[in-house]
Amino acid sequence: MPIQETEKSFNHKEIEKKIQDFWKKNNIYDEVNLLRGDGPKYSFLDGPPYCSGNIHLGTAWNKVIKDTHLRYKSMEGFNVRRQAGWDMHGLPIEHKVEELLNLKNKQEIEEKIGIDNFVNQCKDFACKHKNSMTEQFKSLGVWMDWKNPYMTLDPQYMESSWWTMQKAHEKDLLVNDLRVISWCPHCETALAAAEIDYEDKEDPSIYVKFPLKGEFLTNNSLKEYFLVWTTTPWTLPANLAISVNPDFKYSFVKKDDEILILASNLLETVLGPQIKIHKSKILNDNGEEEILEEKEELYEIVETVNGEKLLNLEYDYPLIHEIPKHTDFNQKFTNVHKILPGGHVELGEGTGLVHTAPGHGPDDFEMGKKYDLPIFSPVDESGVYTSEVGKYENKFVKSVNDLIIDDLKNKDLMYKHELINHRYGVCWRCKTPIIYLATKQWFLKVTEIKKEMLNQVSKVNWVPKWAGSGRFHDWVDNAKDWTISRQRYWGIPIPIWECSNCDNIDVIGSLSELKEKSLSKIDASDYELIHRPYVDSIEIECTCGSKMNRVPDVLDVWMDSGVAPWASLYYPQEKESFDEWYPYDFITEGHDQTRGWFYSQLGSGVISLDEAPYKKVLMHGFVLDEQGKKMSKSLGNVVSPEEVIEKYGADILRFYLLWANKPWEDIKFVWDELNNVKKMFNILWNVYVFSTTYMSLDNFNPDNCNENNIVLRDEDRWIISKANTLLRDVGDALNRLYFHDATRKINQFILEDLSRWYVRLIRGRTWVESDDPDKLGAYYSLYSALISLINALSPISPHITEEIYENLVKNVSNNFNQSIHMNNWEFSEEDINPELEEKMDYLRNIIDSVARARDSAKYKLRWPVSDITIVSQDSRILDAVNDLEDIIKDQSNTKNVLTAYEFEKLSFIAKPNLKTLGPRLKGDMGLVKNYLAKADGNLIKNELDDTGKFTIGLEGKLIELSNEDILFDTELPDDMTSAEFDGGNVFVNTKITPEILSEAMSRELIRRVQDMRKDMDLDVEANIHVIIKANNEFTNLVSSKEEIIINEIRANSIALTNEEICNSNFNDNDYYIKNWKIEEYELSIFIKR
RNA sequence: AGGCUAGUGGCACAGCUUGGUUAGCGCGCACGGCUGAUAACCGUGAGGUCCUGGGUUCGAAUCCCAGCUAGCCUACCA
Repeated sequence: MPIQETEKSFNHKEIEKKIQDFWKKNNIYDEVNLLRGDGPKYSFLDGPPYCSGNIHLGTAWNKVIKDTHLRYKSMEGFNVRRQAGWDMHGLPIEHKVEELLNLKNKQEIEEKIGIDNFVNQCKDFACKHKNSMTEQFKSLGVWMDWKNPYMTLDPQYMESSWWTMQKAHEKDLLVNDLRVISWCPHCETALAAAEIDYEDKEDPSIYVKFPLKGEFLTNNSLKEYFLVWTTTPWTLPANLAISVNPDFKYSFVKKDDEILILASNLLETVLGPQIKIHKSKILNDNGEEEILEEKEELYEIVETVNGEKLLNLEYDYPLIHEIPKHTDFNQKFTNVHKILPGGHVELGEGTGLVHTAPGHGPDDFEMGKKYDLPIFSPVDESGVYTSEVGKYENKFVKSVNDLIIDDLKNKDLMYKHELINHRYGVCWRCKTPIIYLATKQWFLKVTEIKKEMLNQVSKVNWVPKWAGSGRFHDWVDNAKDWTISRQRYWGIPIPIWECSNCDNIDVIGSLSELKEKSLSKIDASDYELIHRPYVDSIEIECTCGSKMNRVPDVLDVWMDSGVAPWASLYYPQEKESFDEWYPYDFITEGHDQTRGWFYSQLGSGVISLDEAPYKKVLMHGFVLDEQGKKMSKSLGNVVSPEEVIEKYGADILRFYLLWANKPWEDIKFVWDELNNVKKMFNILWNVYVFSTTYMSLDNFNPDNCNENNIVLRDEDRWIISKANTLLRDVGDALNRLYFHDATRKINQFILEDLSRWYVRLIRGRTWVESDDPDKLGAYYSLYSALISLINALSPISPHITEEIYENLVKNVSNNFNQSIHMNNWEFSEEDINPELEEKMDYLRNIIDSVARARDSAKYKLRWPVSDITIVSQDSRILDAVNDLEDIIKDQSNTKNVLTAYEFEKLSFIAKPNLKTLGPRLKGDMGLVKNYLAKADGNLIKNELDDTGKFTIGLEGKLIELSNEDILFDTELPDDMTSAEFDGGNVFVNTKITPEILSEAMSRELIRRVQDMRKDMDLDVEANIHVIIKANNEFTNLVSSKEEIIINEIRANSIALTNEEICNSNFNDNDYYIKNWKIEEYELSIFIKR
């Protein structure tokens, strides 16, 4: 089958559907993998998207990057592992299900519908979304192993995470510890740092007076108070001390008959200016107005001491009557209700005296441990006060803020009560403000392996470099121990069994181990067994003889995905594929994953296998809206991938995402820019249509081309060189992950090299009938350039390239792959000719400037000129002109091309330089001026160039002029126009000779006939009969060119006449008739098929 | 508050590593041209405090410091 003529416009919807059906029907993805099965391995690990709903542009970009790189790698010959992954456990899904089932809290989950049911609902939810998201990714043309993805709810996968926990235990990196951690009172679970979002939020900001017990100042009898600032009044019931920085200065300030103690540096911030100036106008003795200033001292600094002096002072706990427990504390612990030294105290905000509640803040907790304060955290899992806080019992902590504020006001212990707007941590999913509680949790001791983690970070190849050396390094460097236990249901159960009798724990590493150790017979499936609630019921025996029960927690979901490197390969249950694919050559995710997946894999990797599981990481950016703001539902600026695919198609979206910016920077999503990309695709399609139009007409088959039947011109060798350079450069860019370089080079090639230049150069040759070797040379080169182009573009935009491949290759060649994506990434180093490419660059500049010159003289390109002269001092440019003279002749429509280092026909006009001569010559100035105006500038210039001076004899005086004294204007001869280009000038001879006029008129005529052919909607190859009616002058001008005209307009016959047409065979209705005016000539053209 | 990254005509980007003529390209805008790829193309023009302020240098969009804005990340704002 020959090459087929193509649809005139690019219909992305139709093509993409057709191609995706083709892939599906013929299992092309599997075929490609089969083809590369013996190739060298390239292992890639997909960062698992969370199955909570729809994909967005960010996830689309993520997958497009992966797909493009991996398609390239496959074409390079690699056997690529590209299993898709899904993150399916965790709180976000629990929340969605809670919402769906209208459940308010954990109690309702456990009692209303039961854990069993709840977990099943979560599973259904996750699977449903996994499926719909898979379809969305497929619609982008993303090729991954969608049939066998890794899923974090898969029992075999989960076993691998148990194995990692066991490894951690073996290395003594697993601890159960009482610590203050961030807690979500809605989800009733611990949260890791990675699960906290920050939002602006309004909170109370109160300054509380803590009465000093006894007195510090001896010289007065006023009551003294420590002034303490807090934004969380609800933590005051757990206040056990006040921290000060011993190095700071603290002042005792007298105000309103009491003494306040606070940091000296913060006096003005907290208390306001010390002095108020009252101004009043009075009349003085002279009757003039005068301003009288009176100073009022608003407070008085009575004493200033070092913080050290305050240490160990005691205060009366303000809520002692409300909370009796504090009396106990005060009696049992020496440091309770005292001033203690704390390095964490700063002067940025507050008063320099810090409320310290060891149960409600990590720093406070450290203080508590250091000074032997009780870790008092009288709040339960749902954020409700326990009975330990007397009056406030059974109330949700945040709701007590106002009550406490009132109580303090009633005791006159509130100095100031305001509101503050600040960033506050909230639960990443339910957005409930977090609270800090002291609880026992399980931790991985990351701080102990941090050094090795940093060592591993430095071994990884990061793109860009700073992602690893800066951002990720800093994050790991600051890492705290990782809280991995969650008091939830839908997740990987923590495989730790605790003895009810002794302290012993057992960490189970696999299902078989559990089955072996279980005291009861297990009849559940692996899936059931490894999930809650079934696994909760399994008891095993302790070495002490007692029963061990599982810790009821589940694992942090970040641990789920963190073990993906080996869990997706079911290691250590299965070892073979692990040996084949681990560690991974490449991963890529957005920069938010610094704290997420990059980190969780590194941590669990060092624990399990003593190394980072990835060798190369691309950290990519985010997709922002047009203004550069984050896309969010609340701002209403979210653009969905479906919307873009609907309007522009997946290929254009893919190209755009890889084109808009560097992959590691953020993309501003601008609709208008998609139009740009669309335009490029239209032009590509146009070139394709142009090619198929002629190639199908001539039944062109590239397989039949050989040295004997085709001739290649310079421009043919040039486009072939360019196309091979393109393949080389794009391949290099895709390999280095510089996708923007690849797309920009392709864009340049399509627009500049192929469409605007090469097609323009060969237009005339395609119009030739018969199997002319010169025409076939153009076809062959155009074909070859197109094939290189679609190969280079295929990893980026896989549909349109497949479509073109179907027609241009599969329809004609005997030797083809079933899909373009099975092709090898091949180019010919031999065909790359940098010298020729450089010469063509010069040529384009020159030809553009000829067009400019003609334009400025209003001399149409359609009219030939007898000669143009290229002037340059650069011999490379002149060589290029001489070598590629024919192209200039053709494109500039000139009979001759001349070259020169200097343009001799240029005449010079000498002018006096008034600046130098004026002062010197004074009155003689006029004489010189007149002389120069009449003189031959060229002679003067020659003289100056030769001798450096020019002497004039005037009225008996000799005046010597030097180079600076004379300025030259240049003047073009008549019938000459010029323009500059980068490296020289062109001079165009516009003199019209009879021969030129004859040609010009012929071409004008041809243009009109072509225009009419198009009006008539004739086929390109259709022949016509033409009659031209014009005056004798015109017919004389064109008659000598009759043969050329006939050929150009595909006429069977042409008749030139100056008379009315009135013979009997003539019928007006047979003809399409149009009247024209060309310059001063009026004519009528008659055309019939 | 700290870290990383970015800031270049109305819009989107290049140039910055290695300082050096007149800061480039595309879109948009204005004007003109072309017309067998034509919903395409070509030419000309207007439009720039290269985020701001300092510094280094003969010379800074480029190097250094400080600040502002945006994105991401982090933080014990008690």
